[in-house]
Amino acid sequence: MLREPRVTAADVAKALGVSRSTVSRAFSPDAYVKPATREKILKTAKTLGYEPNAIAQALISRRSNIVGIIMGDLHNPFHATIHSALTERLQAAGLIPLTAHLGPEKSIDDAVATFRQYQVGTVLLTSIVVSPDMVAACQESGLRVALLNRIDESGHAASVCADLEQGGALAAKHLVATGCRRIAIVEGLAGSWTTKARLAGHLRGLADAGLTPMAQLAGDYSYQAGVEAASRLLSLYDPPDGVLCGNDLTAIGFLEESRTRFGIAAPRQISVIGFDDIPMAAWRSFDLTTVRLPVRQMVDRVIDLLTRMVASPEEILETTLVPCRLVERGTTTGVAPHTG
Amino acid sequence: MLREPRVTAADVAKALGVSRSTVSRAFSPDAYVKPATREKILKTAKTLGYEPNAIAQALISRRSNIVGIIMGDLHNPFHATIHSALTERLQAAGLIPLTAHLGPEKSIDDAVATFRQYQVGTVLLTSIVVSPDMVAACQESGLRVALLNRIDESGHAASVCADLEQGGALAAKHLVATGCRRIAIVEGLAGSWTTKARLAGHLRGLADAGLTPMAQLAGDYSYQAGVEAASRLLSLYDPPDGVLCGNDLTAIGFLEESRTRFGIAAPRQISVIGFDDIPMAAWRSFDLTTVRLPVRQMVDRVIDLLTRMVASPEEILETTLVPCRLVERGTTTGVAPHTG
DNA sequence: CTTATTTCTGCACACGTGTGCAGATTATAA
DNA sequence: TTATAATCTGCACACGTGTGCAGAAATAAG
Repeated sequence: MLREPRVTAADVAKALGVSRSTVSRAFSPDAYVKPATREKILKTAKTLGYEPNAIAQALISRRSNIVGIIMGDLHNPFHATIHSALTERLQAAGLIPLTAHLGPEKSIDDAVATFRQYQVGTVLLTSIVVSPDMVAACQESGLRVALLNRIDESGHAASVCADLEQGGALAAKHLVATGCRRIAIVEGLAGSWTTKARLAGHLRGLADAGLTPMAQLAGDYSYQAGVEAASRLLSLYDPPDGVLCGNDLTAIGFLEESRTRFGIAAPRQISVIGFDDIPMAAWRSFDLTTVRLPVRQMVDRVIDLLTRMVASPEEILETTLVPCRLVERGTTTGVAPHTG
Repeated sequence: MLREPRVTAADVAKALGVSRSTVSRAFSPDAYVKPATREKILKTAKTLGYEPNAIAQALISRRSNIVGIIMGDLHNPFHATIHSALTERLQAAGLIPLTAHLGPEKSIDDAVATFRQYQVGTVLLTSIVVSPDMVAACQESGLRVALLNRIDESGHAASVCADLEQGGALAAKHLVATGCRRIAIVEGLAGSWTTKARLAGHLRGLADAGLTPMAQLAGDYSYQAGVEAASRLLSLYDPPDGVLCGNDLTAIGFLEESRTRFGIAAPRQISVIGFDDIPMAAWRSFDLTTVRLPVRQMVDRVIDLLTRMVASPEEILETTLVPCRLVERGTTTGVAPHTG
């Protein structure tokens, strides 16, 4: 309640009869301070409730531990999961997230401006379609850029991704292995890297079995896209016997429409595979076979990356791919029994 | 790419032959500066790409436009919606969100320490169970506390909430109006204000019709809680004809279990109402009647509140309630026709 | 003991801004 | 024109920290 004045390094110094610089040095691990002195200082600091003022540190050192996070909307549950895991573990690593949402109105320049004002040096882009312009806009302002589950096709930014191409192939091969031959693809949002990678994987998986998709529909990763895809595909004279969806939301939309409007149920009459493994995929009504992205690992990796980027003065340009795995549930006729 | 040195107020001053103080004053709306001079300064600033350094401002003025956000997990889609809307509109209001997640390990003290280090003066608690201790912990560190969709029962914090009690009553009355008489309640997480308020509303709604619940089950707002509730309630010799659920996730779990394990479908054999109106409630398989929380208004209100709290030196202690409304879908036998 | 070397500490400046104070300028009144 | 008030601007200090530099203290070598 009472807003006591902040305890500063000077207070600690006075209490011990040392200089303020020594106190400051006691808090930077690789500075010359007599071990005994450092210990004494840290102890007194704790007693007095002193902690270095991060704002002053940022001002003098011209950088901060704040990491900018640029993201789109969280309505896709998968993005919510990522965001949740990310900010949680970010804190544990001593980094602080400053989140900027990119809405229809909000351009990236506003976010970049805010970041610069707060001495943010490193920025993470996720849950949005990343254009080369965005990366360029950030970098022109001196921000270091990292991407999560995205790749900058111009190769100017470091990133950590799930191996969506591999995951896509996994899904396609599974459909083929369970006997599907007329396979349709319902794509994600056009133009995004995630869409291209998943699609490439789907196509490769089919090609490996000598197949080509009987249809490729554009989508946008939404529930509605799945509904519309089902509406079109199942009205065909010769409908597909298997569908590869861009993500789980779309797959669920597809399942719903096929069941309620066409009376077609998975997996007896059609097989459906999603992507992401959102919590709803496991709900009884859907029991959706899908490709699980290794969220935990991705987040760990990207935090490691960010930590290094914040600390090191050099540019880091590396891409880490983490493999996906198939989660077999009830919308495909699995050969193997349903384990766990 | 090139990390050009920051443009400072001194640069702008030199370019125009005025003093740095004048430049500073040009950027604070109610300071004495000749209008013509101010205009000239702002124009030159824009040309040179100058913007005040927020870090230096925070250091000197001992406060920042950063608002601390303390939240729990985002796995409940409703929380994701809130978070999304919140941070998006926060930016538009010139406030910057610094998010701290409270995990099982992470105590509130860590978050508070981080906030203090970054001169955060105001903190918003949401999506977590708020205990009086938490509010106290924040306030002892000199943080101002606001709550979103929560109420501090000790009355020490301002808050903006949906009127959950009214919403709960709305739901109960609707069930009664559609003919239900044996009504069960599946509660949310014990101990939280939201649970108490919803429950109070449910009970009042029933009491107004001279009814009492035939059962009250503890829950935790999860899908699984709904599954378990159905499993117990529908095994009874005389099962309920209507169920009031703590939220949509639980309601959906209830629907799933009743349909798949008991072959009982809503609304023919049982009526079910949720709470929150998450996107999944509108999915075909569920088509869930629910109580919609006015997210947009709540967020607008809380941002207005935060803006005032950041600006004003005085303590603000006000509680704003925003009414909920019923969204009638297919899990209750509405009297009125289903109007889109 | 003297000298060279290492380890430690304090001084003083820097980071980029807000703002009280007093002097300078302009407008208004006499 | 002069006196008074109102408006504007510059100086200088403050915010709390990191760090180069040089001197002090401790240690090692001769």
